[in-house]
Amino acid sequence: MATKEEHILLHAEQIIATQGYNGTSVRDIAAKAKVNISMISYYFGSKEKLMEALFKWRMDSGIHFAQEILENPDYSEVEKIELILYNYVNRVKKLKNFYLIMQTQQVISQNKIINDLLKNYRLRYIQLLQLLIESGQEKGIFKNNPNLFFIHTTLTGTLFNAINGMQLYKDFADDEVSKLSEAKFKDYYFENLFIHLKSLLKNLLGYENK
Amino acid sequence: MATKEEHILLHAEQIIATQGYNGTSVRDIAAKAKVNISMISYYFGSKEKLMEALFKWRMDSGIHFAQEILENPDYSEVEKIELILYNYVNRVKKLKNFYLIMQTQQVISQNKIINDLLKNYRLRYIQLLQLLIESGQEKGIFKNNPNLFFIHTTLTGTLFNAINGMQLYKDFADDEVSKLSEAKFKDYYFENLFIHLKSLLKNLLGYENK
DNA sequence: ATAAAAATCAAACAAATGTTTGATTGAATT
DNA sequence: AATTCAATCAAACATTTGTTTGATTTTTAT
Repeated sequence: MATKEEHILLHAEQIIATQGYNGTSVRDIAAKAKVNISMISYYFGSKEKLMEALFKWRMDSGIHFAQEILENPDYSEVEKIELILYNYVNRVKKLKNFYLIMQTQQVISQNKIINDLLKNYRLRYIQLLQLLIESGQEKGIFKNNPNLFFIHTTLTGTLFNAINGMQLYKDFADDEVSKLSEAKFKDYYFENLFIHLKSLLKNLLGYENK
Repeated sequence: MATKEEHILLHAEQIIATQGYNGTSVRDIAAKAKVNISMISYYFGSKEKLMEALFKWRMDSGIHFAQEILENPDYSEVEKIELILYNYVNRVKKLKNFYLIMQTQQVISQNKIINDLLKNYRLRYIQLLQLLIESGQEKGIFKNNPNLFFIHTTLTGTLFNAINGMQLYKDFADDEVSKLSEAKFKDYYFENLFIHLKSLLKNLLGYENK
C-alpha cells in the first residue's frame, strides 16, 4: 500500500478509536491527517471503504506468526501456547487503537466485509488453539479438557477489556507504579496482564511449569 | 419512572444495541417505539439525555443483590462468590442488549455522566470482590493471592465477549445443540458460560469444590 | 360541563453529513 | 518544451441530523 493511504489510515485509526466510526466524520479524519476532505473519496472511494481498508490492512499480518510457531517442531506445546499468547498480548499492546475499533465493530458493524473478516479472524484463532490443545492432550502435557470456545472467549475478552481498564488500574496501583511514565506503565501493565493470562491458561489446560 | 418513558427506553435500547448510539437517529428510535419524533425531546430533553436516562435506569438495580449476598452470614465465601457470579451471568443474559451498549460506550463514550456511571460500576464491583476475597483468604478458604484487578477484567471481559460469540458458538456445537430453539440455546450457552467462569474463579482463587 | 394540563402531531429549522465537481497545481513522460 | 497523468483544492450537492415550533388532541381536575 502506498504511503499516503497509510498516512490517512493511521490518523483515521486514532480518531475512530476514540470517537467510534459513526462518531467520526470524514472532515474529522481529513483534519487529523491534514489532507483535503475529497482525498478520502479519492484514495478509498468512500468512508465505508476506508474502514474496510483499515481492517484489511491491520488484520493481514495477524495470524502468520502464530501459524509459524505452531508448525515449528523445536517447541513443546507449553512453549508454543505461551509464545502465541505472548505475541497476541504484544500485538494488542502495539495496535491498541485498532483493537479498540475491533471491539466496537464486533458489536455494531453492519458491513459484510468487516463482519466476515472478524468472523474469520476468530475462527482461525480458535482452530489454531484447537490443534495445539489436542496435540498437547495426546502427549499428556495438558491434563484437562476445557471448553475450547470459552477459552478463546476468555483470552480475547480479557485482552480487549484490559485495554479499557488501563487508566483505572493506575488508581489501584501503589505509589511506585502510578509514578511511572506513560510508556513504562504500559510495559508494566501488559507484562502483568501476560502473567495473568498465562496463569489462566495453565489452570484451564492443566499443565505444570517448565 | 413512568411507563411511557420506559417504553421508549426499551425500544431505544434494542436499536442502539445493534446500531450503536451514533448510528441510531432519534427518528430510528421514534419509529421503533412508534411515537412522534418530538416525544424524545419532550420526555428526555435530548438524544444524549435519553442515553443517560437509559444508563441510570439499567445500572440502578445492579449491585444491590451482590451487596446483600456479601453481608449475609449464612453463606460461606465460596458460596457467596459463586452466587454473585451466577447473578452477574444472569443479569448479562437478561440485559444482553444493554451490556452490548455498555461494551461500546466503555470504549467511545464522551459523555461525562455515562463515563462516571461506568467507572463507579467497575469500582464498586472490584471493591466488592476485594472484600470477599480478603475475607476468604483470612479464613484460609482461598489459597491463592491473584491480581484482583485482572480477575475482574477476566470475568467482565469474558462475559462481555461471550455475548458477541453466541452465534459463532452454534457453528461449533454438535447437531443436538444447534437444533435447540433460540431460548433453549441461550439457556444452554449461559449455563456453560457460568460453569467456565466458575472454574476460572476456582483456579484463580485456589479453593476446593464444596 | 368547563377549564387546565399533559400529550401528540406535522412541519420547519439550522447544522452537519458523505460525496462529487471542476478548476488548478505538481510531477513524470515524451 | 509540450503533454500527459496524478494529486490537491475550495465550493457546492443533496440527505440526514437533532431540535423546536405552534397547533391540536387527549386526559385530568374542578
